[in-house]
Order: sequence, then structure tokens, then C-alpha cells
Amino acid sequence: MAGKREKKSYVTTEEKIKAAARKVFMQKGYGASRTRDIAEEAGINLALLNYYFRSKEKLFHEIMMERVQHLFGAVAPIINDPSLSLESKMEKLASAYIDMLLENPDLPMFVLNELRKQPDLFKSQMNIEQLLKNSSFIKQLREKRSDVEPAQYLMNIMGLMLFPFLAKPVLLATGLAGEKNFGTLMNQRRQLIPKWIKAILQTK
Amino acid sequence: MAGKREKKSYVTTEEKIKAAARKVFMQKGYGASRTRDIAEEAGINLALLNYYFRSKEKLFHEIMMERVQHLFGAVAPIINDPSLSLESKMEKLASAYIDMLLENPDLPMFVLNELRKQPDLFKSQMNIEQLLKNSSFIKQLREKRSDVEPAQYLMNIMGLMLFPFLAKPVLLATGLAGEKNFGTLMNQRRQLIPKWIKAILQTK
DNA sequence: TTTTGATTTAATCAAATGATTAAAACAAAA
DNA sequence: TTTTGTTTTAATCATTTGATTAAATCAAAA
Repeated sequence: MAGKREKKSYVTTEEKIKAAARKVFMQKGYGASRTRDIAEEAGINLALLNYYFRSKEKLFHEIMMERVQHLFGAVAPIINDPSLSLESKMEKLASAYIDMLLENPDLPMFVLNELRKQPDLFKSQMNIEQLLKNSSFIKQLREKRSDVEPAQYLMNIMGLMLFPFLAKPVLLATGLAGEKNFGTLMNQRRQLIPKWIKAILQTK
Repeated sequence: MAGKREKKSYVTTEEKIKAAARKVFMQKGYGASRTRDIAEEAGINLALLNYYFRSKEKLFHEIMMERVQHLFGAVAPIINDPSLSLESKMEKLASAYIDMLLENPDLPMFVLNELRKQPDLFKSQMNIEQLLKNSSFIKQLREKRSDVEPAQYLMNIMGLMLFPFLAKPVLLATGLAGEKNFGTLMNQRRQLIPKWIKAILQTK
């Protein structure tokens, strides 16, 4: 994108813009974000933003793809590794996810919300459909519980990890968690969630 | 608000505007909603919208309060009823919630997302803080598991119910659920979630 | 040093947007 | 029928917003 001259600074202008866009888009969502705010946040001129990225929409699209990847990227390798038992898969998932989410607390809300408004943004990404249905994870779930749809357990695992971050503002507002406390609670969940899921898989 | 003359139609203009606002705000969020879109959706003139509600913000505030109430209103009575056992509380919660959510699938995403952008909108609502901490539900949880914070279980219950609706676009896009299938899965969860929670409460 | 092409800026546009105003339409009361 | 106060509309404003243009700056290559 844009010219190919040498970069003078270690932080290219393009990366400055993307960082600013990431921040503003994540904070306000696509519709409520103003290109001027992004430019100001990046410390550059508005025209420059349109010079690097042709439009607000194109810029958003790049950020969105990147964010989706960041949110779901860790899942595929774990879910598809046939050398891992069902239990170790869940331990790895919980651990990797909680770490990442503690550093990107409002990533899930951003991605899920924008995805709701423009569902097409996901389909292009890849064909997760096949990747999922043939995954070793789904097979292991079917073996263990042929009576319940694997999708149910997938929702449970993801929900137990993601929901606290989606509901964070409510947790804080209701005093169920303080800002400091929240981190502690999440760290506890790192070990708790795998145990809970095991228990869930053995019900009845 | 506005004049006090007789209402001619069974659907007042005010209610038409609120219905339209509800629809548009829920679909696009506050920042991306245009007052003109709301007016058009309501089949009225833009000026009329400002005549009934003084501003976009005031209109939004009314809708938002109403939606928060709708999302969390059912919880308090159940959680606070000392005559219900922990188990029946969870059965009631799951049942009431899943019904409501199937009729308002994107209510949770709307409320949680707007709440994230303007956390103050919640504090005014009431003092859930006291209401929760003194609730019979929290006491029962402490009795059963003094080793784990009650907040953890609250997150679990709410998460198991709400998460599938928050992630619905992803579920549809990945083929994990079809639009028809989704309803079936949720209805299954009505019975499954209480069982799962019981299992979770007995771990270790 | 001069030239060349990338980078950046100030100024400006057209469209969109929240809001107001002044007047018209209307329905009930007198 | 006339009057009164509410409801609704068309027209208009001032800002905001995404985008473009033409010119200035700058750093490397010749």
C-alpha cells in the first residue's frame, strides 16, 4: 500500500494509523468512529489516512480481519491437534485464551458485535466450517458423548472463557468484581474451567 | 411529554417512535443510528421525533433503560426468593431466560455493548450491588462452596445462557448451527444448563 | 546538485446529520 | 361556527463527516 520508499522511523506511518484505527474502532465500533478521530489519534493529517488506506471501510476491513484472526487464531491449532487428549485440549484452550483476553479485554465484544452487524465479514475469512467438522476435537467429543451435540460443549467452553469479558462492564458496575479483583477471578478460571468442563462432560 | 390531548389511534405516535427507535438502536447501536432512519421507520417526520423526545440522546436513554430492565428484570425476583432451593433457582433462571432470549436474540449484545461504551447508564438503574450481595442466591452458593467465589458461578450460569446468543453470528457463519437448528439447540439447553451447573457445583 | 517519486499538508467539497422554526392541519371545547 | 391548544409538516441551519485536490516537503538516486 502506498509508496515503497525506505522507512525512516521504526514505526511506519501505516502502522501508526493502524494502531490508532485499532484503538478507535475497538472503542466505538465502525459506525460511531470518525476518520478524523483516528487521524488525530495517530498524530497525522486526515488526508494522509485516505492516502494510505483508500477509505474508512477499507481501513476497517483490515483491522477487522486482523482482530478476528487474533481472537480465533489460537483455537484452530489446538482443536486440530490429534496428539492431544480432550482434556489437555481444554487445558491448553483455557490457558491460552485467558492470557490473551487479559491483555485484550474488549476484543471479544468488538469482534462479535461488528460480526453481528456485518456477518459477511466472517465468511470470507476461511472455511472454518470444514476445519471444524473434521477436527479431532469434535471427534473426541462425539466419542465421549454421543447423546449431546458437540456444538453444545463448544459453546460451553467458549462461553465460560469469553463471557466474563463480554459482561465485564456489568460485573464492574454491580460490584461483583472490582477492576483489580477481575484479574484475580480470571486467573482462577484458568484452572477452574477445565475442571468444570470435565464435570459437564460426565453429567447424567 | 408532549401534549395531553386524547389519543385517537390505539398506537400512539410516541409508541410508534419508541418501537422504531428500539429497532434501529438495537440494530446499529447508538452511534451509528440516524434520527432520520428512526423517523422513517416510524413513518413520521423528523421534526416530530424531536418534538416528542427532545433529542436523540434522551430517546436513546429511554430505550436503553427499558432494554436493561428487560434483560435483567427477570433475575432479581428469582435470585432473591428464599423459598427456592439453589437447584430450583437455576432451573427457573434457565427456563425464563432461554424463553426470553429466543424472542429477543440480540438483546444481550445490544445492552452489553452499549453498557461498555457508557458504563454510567447502569449505575443509575438501581443499587443491584446491595440487592445481589444480600441475596439468598449468594448465601446458598457460599454455603455449598465456601472455597470458590460466588461470582464465579454467577458468571457461569449467565454465560451458559447468554453466550450462545452473543456468539450467534459466529455459530451461523461457521455452520455450527443453522438458523432453524439454533432454536433446537437452545431448547435443549433449557434442561441441560441446570444439570451442568449442578455438576460444576460438585467438582473436586 | 538536480531530479524523481514518495509522503504530508492545508484548503475545500458535497453529502449527511442533529436540531430548530414558522406555519399548516387537526380535533375537541365553547 | 369559532376558538383553543395539540400535533404534524416543510424548509432551513449550523456542524460534522468522508473524501479529494493541488501544492509543499522530503529523502534517496542520478
